[in-house]
Amino acid sequence: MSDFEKLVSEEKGGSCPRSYVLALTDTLNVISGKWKLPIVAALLRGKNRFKDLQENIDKITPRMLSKELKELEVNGILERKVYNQTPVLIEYQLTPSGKSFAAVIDAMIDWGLTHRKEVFQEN
Amino acid sequence: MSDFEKLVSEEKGGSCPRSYVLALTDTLNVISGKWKLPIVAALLRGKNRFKDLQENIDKITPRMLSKELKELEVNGILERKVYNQTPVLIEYQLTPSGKSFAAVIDAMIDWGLTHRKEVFQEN
DNA sequence: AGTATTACTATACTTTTGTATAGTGAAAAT
DNA sequence: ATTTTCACTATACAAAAGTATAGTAATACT
Repeated sequence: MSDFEKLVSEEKGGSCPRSYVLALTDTLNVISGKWKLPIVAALLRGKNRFKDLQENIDKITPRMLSKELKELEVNGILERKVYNQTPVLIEYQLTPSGKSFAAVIDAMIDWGLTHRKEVFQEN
Repeated sequence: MSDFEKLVSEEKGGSCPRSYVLALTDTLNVISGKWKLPIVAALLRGKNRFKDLQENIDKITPRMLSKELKELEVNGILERKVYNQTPVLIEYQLTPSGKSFAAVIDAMIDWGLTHRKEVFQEN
């Protein structure tokens, strides 16, 4: 149980259903950290190989790319596919869930655009 | 074509909807860190005073609460209102933007719920 | 035989983020 | 007069996250 989960589940009145807390935690696992969103974005652009991703995501080190890909795989956002050709080909592909994450990013962009408009109108 | 599709269709070094990147960054500023979402959630539940927030957000220290409230204020998510009564009353209130952030949280929960369903169907 | 490419891993380090603990000042309550 | 409450701030520290740099193993290329 993560800290965030504990926090919200201990709210007074228990008005927040546990399933919502889990859902929110899952979403935060795709967002949190410096590199996960850029990686998901690159995968949506059809960059599927390690080298490809490394070249397309500015300044990412192989250590971080490897680490984040593993986490995204564990969380069911992508699949690592090994094609036993010579030379061996490894591809990272978004799962259906991974692809549908674009909807969350859309909501984020929409809010951000409206927010900026409101902030600049006020001043 | 969704906002995010436009965002990610950008090639490295090519033209890019800069406003989308800013919008996404603004949104991440409300999400990132351990305490911001719990604080926004508590404010949405009508907890407006420092003490109130501290009691309703499990294990938060006054240092973190103060720090995060300041950041959320700077980012236009909430307003700090000082009522010059005796004793002085200080209230933190979500701005219209802050309130509308609930839409992003909804999108996050929606994705998370669907994601969980898909992950458990697969296994 | 020697170099290049792909897909990483290992180790050490720095930076950022969060925690623990104590203290402040103003006013109100006892 | 002393304690309590509110709304914080200060300092030191620990943990987490991210960076820098080098190295590995398998194969392919020349």
